Order: sequence, then C-alpha cells, then structure tokens
Amino acid sequence: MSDLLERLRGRGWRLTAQRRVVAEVLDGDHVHYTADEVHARAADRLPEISRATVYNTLGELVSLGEVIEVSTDGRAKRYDPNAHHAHQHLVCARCGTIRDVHPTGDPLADLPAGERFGFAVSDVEVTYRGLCPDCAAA
Amino acid sequence: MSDLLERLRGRGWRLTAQRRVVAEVLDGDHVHYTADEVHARAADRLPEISRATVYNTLGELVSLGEVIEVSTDGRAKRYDPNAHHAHQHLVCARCGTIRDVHPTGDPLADLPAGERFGFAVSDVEVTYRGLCPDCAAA
DNA sequence: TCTTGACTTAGACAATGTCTAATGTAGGGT
DNA sequence: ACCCTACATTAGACATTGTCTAAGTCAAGA
Repeated sequence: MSDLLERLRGRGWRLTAQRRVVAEVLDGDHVHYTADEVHARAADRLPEISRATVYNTLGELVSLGEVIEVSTDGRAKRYDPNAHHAHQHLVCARCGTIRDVHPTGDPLADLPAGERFGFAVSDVEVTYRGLCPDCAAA
Repeated sequence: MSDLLERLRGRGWRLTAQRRVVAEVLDGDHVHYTADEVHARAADRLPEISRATVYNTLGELVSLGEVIEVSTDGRAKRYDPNAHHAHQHLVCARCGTIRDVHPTGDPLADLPAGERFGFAVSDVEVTYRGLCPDCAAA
C-alpha cells in the first residue's frame, strides 16, 4: 500500500490524513465500495472526514489511473482499486455487488465455473467507450 | 409500431394516451433517450403527462422486455428500443451518447471502421450480469 | 518557524429517481 | 350506451447520489 502513497507523493500529492485513510480503505479489501461506503469506512478511522473530501479524493485517484470507476447499474458508482491488472466485471443484478473476473478465450462464451463465484450468470454485454465526433472536436 | 401497441395490449396493458405517446417517442428515432428526454418529447404531444408516468411506463416496457435499460455512465439511464436484435453499445465518454453496434468476430478486437460512427474508441469492457449467491437464495 | 497555496469542511444545491394520496379513466359487464 | 371498478395518472414531497462554494486549516518548502 505504501507503494500507492509513494506513487502519489511522487506525483506531487500533498499527503493528508484524509487522503491516507481513503487510500487505506480502498487497499484493504477486494470489494468494490461505493463512495458512501468508502466514506463510512474512512469515518471509522477519521470521524471528521467529509463527504466532499472522499468524492474529491476518489476522483483524483481515478484521474491518476490508480483506481477505476465502475458504474454498471443506475445506482452509485463503485471504485475498483485493481487498476493495474486487466480484468472484467461480474455484477449482481439485484444488489449491485461487483467481482473481478479474468475470462480467457471468447468473452461471449460462458464464464468458466472457476471464475463464476457462485453467480447465476444470465447476460454478457460489451461496451465500447470513446469520444463521439462532436465531443472529439470540441 | 402498432406492432408494439398490439403486443402490449395482448399482454393485458390498458392502452392510455400517455402510454401510447411514450411508446411512439421510443419508436420514432434510433437514439437512446434518457427518461427526461422521453418525458420532454412526450410532453410535446401530451403536455400534461407527468414524470412519474414516464418513469412507470419505461419501467414496464423494460419488464416486458420491449425496451432495454442501459446505464453506462453514472448519469441518467438511457432506454434502448432495439430490444429484439442482439447488439452491443458504443458510448461517448464525454456526453453519454449511445449508438448500437453489431461487432463480428472477437469483441475485444477493434470495432470495424464501418461500425465506428466516427468515434475514437479507447476502451472495451465486458460485463457479466447475474445474481450473486446471496441474492439468488433470497 | 513562517508562509502560502493546496486541502478540507459543512452545508447548500443539482440531477435523477421513487413514492403517496387523491383523482381520472379504459374497457368489461349489463 | 352507460356504469363500475380496478388500474392508471397526477403533483409534488421525498430519497439518493453527486457537485459546488466560501471560509477555515494545514503540509511542506524556504
């Protein structure tokens, strides 16, 4: 983890208690928390931390490429600290839980059982992202 | 279009002016509107239509499988009337516009130029959806 | 230690979506 | 053709998630 903090300091980050705590929360588990969940866990260690700071810090981590922002349902975005290894996502259609998976071969084929984590997978979707001509021009 | 209305009536839908207008809006263009955009366009024809009704109707169309709900960014969900043909989505990272694409071959390969609609594609992601063990049990 | 510009805070605001209680109406029954 | 009644609609309050601002605070270099 101090790897992460070191990298951030190297990029000119001012190292505050708040940022340290947010980074630690993300580093702790392999789960993908929402911003509010990150805030709640950060507040366990640093009660005065504000929502705005958590949002700001998460946004910065995303900009720096240290964390990936995932919005799979219309609900809250989730933050994936596993930004340095290529992977795809397995999402619960009801509760929104996200797991990282590493499918091999044809992505549209079924997930291998070993990557399925007990989920009943019902759908695979592929999304291409980029800039549309108008936004690229602007 | 009256196909759609017929199908819906066949499923016991009460055919109201509001539902008719929402269905017509979705049928009109090939764009993927947000709920608010659908509401604005519906209100052009039926000024008193309420937001709640638009949300309800869209939700019903999704449940019936006539329309697909797409939430690719953290912003508003968009509604895709093209539910009866398998396809994937090309999303603008800035403005959220969505186009349907029909990639062939390996989905992780680049989109063929003919399917790119002038977008500068920078990322491909695959999402598997289903129920996690806890939600499947509940 | 001092200074300064970057950081944090509380809370207002914004965007999107959900719910409720009162009212209206489509379509079947007569 | 006209009533019923269950289902649909409405306005607006409320909920959730996220953004912004103005004032105060602090990390880190001189």
